[in-house]
Amino acid sequence: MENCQMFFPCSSTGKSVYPVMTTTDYIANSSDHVFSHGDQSSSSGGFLGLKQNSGPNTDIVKNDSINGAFHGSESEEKSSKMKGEKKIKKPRFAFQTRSQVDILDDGYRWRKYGQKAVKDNKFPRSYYRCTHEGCNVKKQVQRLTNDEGIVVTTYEGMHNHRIEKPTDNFEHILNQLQIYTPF
DNA sequence: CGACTTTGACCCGCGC
DNA sequence: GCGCGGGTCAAAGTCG
Repeated sequence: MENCQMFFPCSSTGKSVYPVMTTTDYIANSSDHVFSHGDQSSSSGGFLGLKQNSGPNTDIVKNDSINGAFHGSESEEKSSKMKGEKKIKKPRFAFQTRSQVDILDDGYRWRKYGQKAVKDNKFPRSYYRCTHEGCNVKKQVQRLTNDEGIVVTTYEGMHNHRIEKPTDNFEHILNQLQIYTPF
């Protein structure tokens, strides 16, 4: 796979990359925050619908599962060698995009470190880690079975560095994401 | 040659 | 305890 670098902003390539809201519950089961968009407004540029003045269709869903209500597969610092240490749970943020490609170029550099088949999903889930030194951010990318046009991206952790390859509006989006994080 | 992907193995938590 | 599923590791392969 090449370094596809054109998915953001949405309009440049004719690919429809914009958020949709479909199976929010699906995400809610596995993540803490869900960012999605209420409607497929055909316009471009508003990636998650996270425009500054969020209109009525702009839903930034913030799950209440934060702070202790993590279920099942919540993220934890299980660096496999931290025996006695406390598990640190990082908040995760999931959002859906309608895209023909799986890898959204958000401006950071990611290294794929795993791929797993997921139960009840014909598409595999891919695991990526930020390659920036000292940055532990991970993300998972998965395509929905019932709508293969939708890619669910789950971010885990926050970057401790600047975006490396700024795209038009993703940095702004990230800034907004930080607003909704507890730290 | 460095950066990255692929992929099977391994580990761990959870439900039964 | 066992099996399953999710997440990670790491060696090998690929690519520019």
